[in-house]
Amino acid sequence: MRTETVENYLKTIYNLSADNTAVVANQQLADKLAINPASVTEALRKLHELKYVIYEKSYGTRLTTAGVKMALNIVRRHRIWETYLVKELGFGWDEVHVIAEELEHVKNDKLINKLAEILGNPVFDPHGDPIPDAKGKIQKSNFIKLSEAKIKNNYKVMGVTDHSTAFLKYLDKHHLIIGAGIIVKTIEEFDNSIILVCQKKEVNISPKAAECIIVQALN
Amino acid sequence: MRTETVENYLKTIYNLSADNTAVVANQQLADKLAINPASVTEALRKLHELKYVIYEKSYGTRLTTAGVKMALNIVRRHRIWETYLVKELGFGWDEVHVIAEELEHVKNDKLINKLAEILGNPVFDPHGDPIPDAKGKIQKSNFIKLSEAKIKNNYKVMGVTDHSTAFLKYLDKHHLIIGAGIIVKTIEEFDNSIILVCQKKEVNISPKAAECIIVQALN
DNA sequence: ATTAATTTTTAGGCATACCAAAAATAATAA
DNA sequence: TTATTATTTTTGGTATGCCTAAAAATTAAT
Repeated sequence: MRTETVENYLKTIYNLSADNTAVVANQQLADKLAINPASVTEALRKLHELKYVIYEKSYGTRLTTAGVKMALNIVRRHRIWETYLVKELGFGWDEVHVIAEELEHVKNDKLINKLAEILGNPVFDPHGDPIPDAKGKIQKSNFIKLSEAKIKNNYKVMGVTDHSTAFLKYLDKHHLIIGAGIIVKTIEEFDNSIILVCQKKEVNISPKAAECIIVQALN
Repeated sequence: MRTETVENYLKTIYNLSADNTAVVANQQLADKLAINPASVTEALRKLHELKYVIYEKSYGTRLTTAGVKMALNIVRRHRIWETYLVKELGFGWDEVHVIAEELEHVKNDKLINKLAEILGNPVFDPHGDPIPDAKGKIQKSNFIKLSEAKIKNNYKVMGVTDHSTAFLKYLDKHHLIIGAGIIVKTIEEFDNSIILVCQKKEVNISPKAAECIIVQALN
């Protein structure tokens, strides 16, 4: 298998399994990779032979230790590049994902470590996702989704789980950038939309959007 | 055809044809790309169909206008990255070629132009090769190979045509870095090796090495 | 517990990008 | 000019990574 193919599968499995705590279904992979389910079955069998995943027919897939290691490496490369593009090269947080998707496949540890060093070995990328260190160690956090937030509580925006340009631009518009403080005012009973205050302005967040915003409780 | 394949063929044809002044033979391509000649024939027929090259059976290949345009773009990406790696990230000139070989395929003009801007839009890369500008315009120069240099004349090292780590390290050892001034002392009659003075030290250069060093006449 | 819907797998195909070996063509030397 | 050598092309294969359509297995609904 081509390394780029392997890397894309492992990275996607890692992301879909929520840090390898859950098993991933073929369908999920097919959707994320925009690939036919039949092709996914085929690829997983090969990845199983290569000892990167444990793939059980009609049940699901999870990464082996070797698979996690490789996945963390790709995730690191992706997130270091995203951070570098934003912090050092002046790109917006909504445009770096696509570029990092290509840069992440450039295989040279010295390069990534050099970039990380210049950035001061950051632990979170511009979307609030944790960056594994050179050994694959990842920062644990007690963040929750905005959709799980409680009324009248204070939170700080820590990240997003959707990296699409459209969503990030939408957040920018409402000043919901990383680090922004927010207060949950009310949660609508009939549709679960969240009314919050950010930068002294009231914002109405749909349940779908609230699922994609990661926050940390304050106080 | 995969874009990466196309890019590698066009770039190599460009480099081998000395700025598209000469026709390139299949064998040359096969050697440079480390690919079977049969595969080269096949690829060239496709590139011809795609209008990137004019390929005449059993004669040779040259780039079309579209082919040159694409080749210059790849060459630009490669050389900008090499310069950035050396100037901004602290890599040695002997280790950047391999990395740039991968980075050159990341397709994002804004990124390359941003890097170029940071570097002050350089016109030559760390090996002395000219960097095409965003429009494909390339700096003309009157440089010659060291092998064509005349006795007792002064020259300045401007570049190399061999990018192998081994060769570049060899040059470093003799202080033959870009910008270094040299005086050709003698040219051995029987084997054409060149004895020159660089940094007040005498150095003996083999004809093969002299073929790979680009110099500019001074005075 | 059946039926219905969904997911997964199998089977058969296709394009890409390579290869080795043989045949055709061109270049070089005797 | 002919013979020898080198290069190029043809022919017939292979592995990869995708696809569609249909079958099989699993899951959900009645």
